[in-house]
Amino acid sequence: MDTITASACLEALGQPTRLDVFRLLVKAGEPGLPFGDIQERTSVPASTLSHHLATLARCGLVSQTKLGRQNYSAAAFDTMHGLLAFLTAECCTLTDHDHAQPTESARPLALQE
Amino acid sequence: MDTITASACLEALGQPTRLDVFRLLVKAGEPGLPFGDIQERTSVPASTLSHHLATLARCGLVSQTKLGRQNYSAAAFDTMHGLLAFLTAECCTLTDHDHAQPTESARPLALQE
DNA sequence: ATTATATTTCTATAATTCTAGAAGAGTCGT
DNA sequence: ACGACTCTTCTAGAATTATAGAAATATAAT
Repeated sequence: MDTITASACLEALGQPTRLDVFRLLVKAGEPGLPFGDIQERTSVPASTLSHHLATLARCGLVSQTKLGRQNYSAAAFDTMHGLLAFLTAECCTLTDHDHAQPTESARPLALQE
Repeated sequence: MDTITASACLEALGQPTRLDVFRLLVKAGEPGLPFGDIQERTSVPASTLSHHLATLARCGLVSQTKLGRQNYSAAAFDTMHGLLAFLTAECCTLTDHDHAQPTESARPLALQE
């Protein structure tokens, strides 16, 4: 995942309503939830919710599939995994904290480019 | 990490300039970089940069330490790890009791920049 | 004490985002 | 075809955020 996409994903999730919606979709799993269900559970007005879902879809965190007159939104786990990989690689230097056992050759800090 | 903090962290990182600054601080490691160095490397005007650093500090992603007349900013790795833990737990599992590792499948993690 | 250095706060403007009612578009049942 | 249903787009106002010059604060050096 490139920096621009990662930034867009973070921005998308950095909005409380969208984070809530995304977590709801994560819980729901496949095949996602139709718009009406999401609206019912979040009590967000339709037009507002539609915009938030579009934002989540635009950065690839949510996939949308029309089925009849319903539009199912589902969490895109591959994008989410990509985002986590980006954050782990780019924003999480290996420190001897709880995880990431450093190998013998792992350089500790101060990676200059 | 609670949802409100996570949301604030995501919002903070969801701004391109701040993401750049944070990545710079991650690379720099301890004890961080003084304000002037960050400004020099990012070419962001002082007042603008100061606000962005304050935003990163407010949500706990950056710690700031005054040393003489310099103010060192450093990436707070514990907060970043907390954020990753939150995302993994809340936004990355298919079901509540599923602990599948994302990197296990045949998923190519595009890390090229 | 004065001056230089480092950074923040003040202030203001531009730009973007959030919100939501109203209207529109596509779909299904009858 | 018609009406009921599901959702999106239009539109616009409110709120927030980003930007940056200027002034202010704080520390260090001379």
